[in-house]
Amino acid sequence: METSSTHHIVESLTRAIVEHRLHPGTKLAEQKLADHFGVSRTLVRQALFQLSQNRLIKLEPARGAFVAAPSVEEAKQVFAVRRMLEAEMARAFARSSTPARIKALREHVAQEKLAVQQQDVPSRTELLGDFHVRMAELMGNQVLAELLSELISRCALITLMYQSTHAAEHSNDEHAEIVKALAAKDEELAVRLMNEHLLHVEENLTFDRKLPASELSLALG
Amino acid sequence: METSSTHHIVESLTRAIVEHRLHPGTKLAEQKLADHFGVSRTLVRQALFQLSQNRLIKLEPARGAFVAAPSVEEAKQVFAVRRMLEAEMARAFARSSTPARIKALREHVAQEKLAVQQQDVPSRTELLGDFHVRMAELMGNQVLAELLSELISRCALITLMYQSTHAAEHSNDEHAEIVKALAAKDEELAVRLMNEHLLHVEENLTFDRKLPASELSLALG
DNA sequence: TGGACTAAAAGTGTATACACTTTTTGTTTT
DNA sequence: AAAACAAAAAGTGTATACACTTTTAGTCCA
Repeated sequence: METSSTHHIVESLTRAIVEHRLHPGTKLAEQKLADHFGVSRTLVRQALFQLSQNRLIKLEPARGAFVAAPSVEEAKQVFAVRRMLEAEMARAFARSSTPARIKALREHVAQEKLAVQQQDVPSRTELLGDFHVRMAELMGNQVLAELLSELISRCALITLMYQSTHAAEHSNDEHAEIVKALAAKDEELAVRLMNEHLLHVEENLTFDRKLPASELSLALG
Repeated sequence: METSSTHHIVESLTRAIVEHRLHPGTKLAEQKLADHFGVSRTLVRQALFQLSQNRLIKLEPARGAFVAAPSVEEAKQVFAVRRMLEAEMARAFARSSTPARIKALREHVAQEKLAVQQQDVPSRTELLGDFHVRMAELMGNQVLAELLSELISRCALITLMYQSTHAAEHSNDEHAEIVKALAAKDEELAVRLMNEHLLHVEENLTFDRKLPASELSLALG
């Protein structure tokens, strides 16, 4: 089971949604997707189902698939969960931090900085999110890493919709500060900075902007 | 999309796996399941795919679906995540606890006690797990509740495999202690008790017992 | 007896067919 | 011109067909 064709469709649609080429509310018709990817509806349906589990699209009975538009309320709950998880993750990381791990994080933050400076929006967003996943991976907890990855992509829709260049710079700076605290093994500071960081990110998405539905063929190229 | 037939299959198989009528490693052949539920393979495949996302079964390419056998390592990672989440949840709950919420938890713990006393293993396991989900729900965070529910069922395979009556009693007692701390709004105590509770549960699953594969038709009745 | 090879059986992966539902479009009526 | 209705078109939900892979069973040979 789980052929690579469906995986390819999932990846392609995920990118399109997260990079905002497909706007919330856009209808994803099975046959159109099937034609575009050159497969049957069967594989498209598998992919759509998987995307619905990731909360990137919403399936409505007999009506089809639509790009998800998570509510502000839902986003707040996701951020509350992230704060719970990541505050503790920061604490555990500070306790068990090694030079190698700190080095890995520093390099990641440097990459972020480059993407921010070059205004490379897709890379920037991916890297800013991956900072958190990277921390989990470095601690050797794959379950945590996968969970965070899911939570982050789940709100990519919202954060991306609202994230300005300025906010991105801010996030990058805060990541650097967090790494400093981790390197100094200052547990309490790391926890506090992580909490504040996530609150700042969350603050950037309290207003409600509306976007028109997008054209499938244009979005997928 | 997402018909109720597939949902029924998912529920039925989930119960069978979590209640240990279907042992880890058992092959779940699509046509046999289709015959049993009186539907086509199409719906069975949807259900199997969903179960694989919940980590209750494992899909192997061209070989089919098998009841999952999570490793001890994976279980430890899941418990680490649960401790992170639930310690903070306990703290937040203690801060915002109201008489109504405490009452709801007390009633839940009483139900647990009954199931433990009557040695009703399926109910007991479900209720002991639901205590944690209930806390999340009472705090109004649906995202957290769903996430915890997923994490808990994900390890139900393991905990159930190893959970003795004595361990169940112990869990029930600890739940009662946690509720006391929450009622007293003793944040630090609640956090500490929750942490210790999860460590105790985790301690019960470090050894490796092997079970034979089970017969599909017998297990589903 | 036991191991290697082979043919048959069983099973999975994908495409297609068709029934049924929703949406669209065109017509009629007020 | 707008609302209501009807027919057609498009789309989803499920079953089935068929190619290809894995497993099983049987046969032959050492």
